[in-house]
Amino acid sequence: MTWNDHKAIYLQIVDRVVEDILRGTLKTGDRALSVRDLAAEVQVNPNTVVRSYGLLEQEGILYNQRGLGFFIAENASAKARDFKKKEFIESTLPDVFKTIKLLGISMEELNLLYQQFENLKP
Amino acid sequence: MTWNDHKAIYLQIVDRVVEDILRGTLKTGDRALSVRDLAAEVQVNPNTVVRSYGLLEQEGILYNQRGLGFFIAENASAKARDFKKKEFIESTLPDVFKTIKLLGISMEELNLLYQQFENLKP
Amino acid sequence: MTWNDHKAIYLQIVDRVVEDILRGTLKTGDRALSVRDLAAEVQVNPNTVVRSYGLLEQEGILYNQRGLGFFIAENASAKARDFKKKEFIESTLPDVFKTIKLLGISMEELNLLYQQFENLKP
Amino acid sequence: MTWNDHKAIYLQIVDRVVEDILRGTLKTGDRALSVRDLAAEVQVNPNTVVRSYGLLEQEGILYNQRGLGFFIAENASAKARDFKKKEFIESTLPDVFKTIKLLGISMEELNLLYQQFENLKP
DNA sequence: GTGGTCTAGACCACC
DNA sequence: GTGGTCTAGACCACA
Repeated sequence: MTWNDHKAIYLQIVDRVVEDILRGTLKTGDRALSVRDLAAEVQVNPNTVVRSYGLLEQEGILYNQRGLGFFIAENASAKARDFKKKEFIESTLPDVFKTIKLLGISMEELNLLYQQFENLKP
Repeated sequence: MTWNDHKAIYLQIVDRVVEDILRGTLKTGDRALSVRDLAAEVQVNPNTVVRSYGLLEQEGILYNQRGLGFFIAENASAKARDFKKKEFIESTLPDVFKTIKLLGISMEELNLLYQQFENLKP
Repeated sequence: MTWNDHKAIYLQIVDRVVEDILRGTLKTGDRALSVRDLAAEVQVNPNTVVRSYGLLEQEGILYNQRGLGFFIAENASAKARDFKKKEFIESTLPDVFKTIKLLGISMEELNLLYQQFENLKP
Repeated sequence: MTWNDHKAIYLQIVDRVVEDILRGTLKTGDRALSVRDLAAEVQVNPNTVVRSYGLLEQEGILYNQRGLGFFIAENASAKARDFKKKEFIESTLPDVFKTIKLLGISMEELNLLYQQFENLKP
C-alpha cells in the first residue's frame, strides 16, 4: 500500500476498508482481516490498525466479536457510503467549489478535466 | 475569520491573501496589512502570519521592503492564480474525481450541488 | 442469550447459573447443563463455559463428578447468594453511591427509576 | 492518583476530568492541564492522556486550540453530567436493580446502606 | 488465536 | 511550547 503524506495513515486504512466495502470486496458478515494480518499486509504497526478499526466500529461499519475478530456490519455498504459522502460534501466540496469560482473554472472545463482523468488510468 | 480544522491556519491565511488578490481587493504595489495588524484582525499569533507571508514571498506574490512592510508584487495576480491552480489540479482534483467515481456521483449531480452551493451564500 | 459488552462473557454465564439457582430453577443435586449443551445454547465456545463452571466449582456452587458432569452443590442457594451479595456490596455499591452523589440523584429519584425499571419488563 | 484495575486507565482519567467539571474545579473557558503535564501528574504515558482528551473532545466537553492546548467547552458541565448520567442509567443501574431484586434487597435496605456509606468517609 | 491497553520514545506540524 | 501520529514491544483478558 502506498501512503499519502498529508493524511494520517490510520485514516488511509479506514479509507481502504470503506472502499473495499463500496466495491463489494467486503460484504456484510465477512470477517475483516485480523488486526495483526492487516498490519502485516500494509506494513504498519498493529496499533495503527487498531485505531482504524476502532473508528470503523464507532461508525457502525465494523463490529467486533470478542476473541473472534472484526466483521462487516449489517448495512455496512450504506453506512460506508454515508460516511464517505458526508466527509466529501461537508469538507471537500465547498473548498472545491470556492476554488473553481475563484479561478474561473467552469463546469464544462471541469467536465473536460474529468474525462482526461478517466482516460488516464486505463 | 473562521478556521477550518483540517487545514493549517497559516495556509488558510495564505488563501485569504491570494483570494484578495484574485478578487482585486489587493493590487500590485499595494501594501499588505502589517503582520501585527493582520494577526490582530484574525486573532492569531503573529508568528503564524509571518509564516504565511514568508510562503507568499517565496512564491513571488509578496515582497518585503525592510522597515516598510510587505507589498503586492508585480504580476501577483497571475502568480496567485498559477499557485492556486497548480495546487488544485495536482492535489485536489484527482482525489475529488476518485471519490466521485467511488460514490457514483455523476457530473449532473455535481452540477446540482454546485448550484446549491451558489445559492447558499447570497 | 444476549450479551453485555462491558462484562466478560464467562462471567455473564456465571451470573445466569447463579440466577437460576436463586430463582429455584436449579436445585441441590440437579445436574447442570453439560458444557457442550450450554455452550451450544448460548452460542459460545465450550472453553468459555468451562471457565464459568470452573469458577462456580471454586465457589462451591457446583461440583463435578467425573464422567457425569456438573451438579448443583449442597447449600448452593446460600452460597450463590453470598457470592452475589459480596460482589455487589464490595464492588458495585460504592461506585453507585459515589456516582449518585456526584450527579445529585436523590434516593427518591432512584426509587422512581427503580419503578420504571420494574414496569419495563412485564 | 490511584487506579482501579478493572477499568482502563484512560477511562479513569476521563472520569477524573468529568468529576472536576461537575465539582466546579474546572469551568468553561479554563485551560485543561496540557497532555504532558497531566501525564506527569498522574504518572502515566502521555499517549494515554491523549486518548482520554480525545474522547472528551469527541463528547464536546473539551475543545482544542491548536498549539495552545485543550480548553473546557461551553456547557461542559451539562455535557459532563449527561455523559456520566447516560453511562450510569444505561449500563450501571439495570444491573444494580436486577441484582437488588434477585437478592431480595429492598429500597429501604439500600437507603440504609447509603447512609452507612455516607457516614464512612468523614 | 483474537483484540485492548499501556509504555517508551521518536518525529512532526503548528502556534 | 502545544497536540498528533507512529513504532516497537510488552502484557493481559478473552474465546
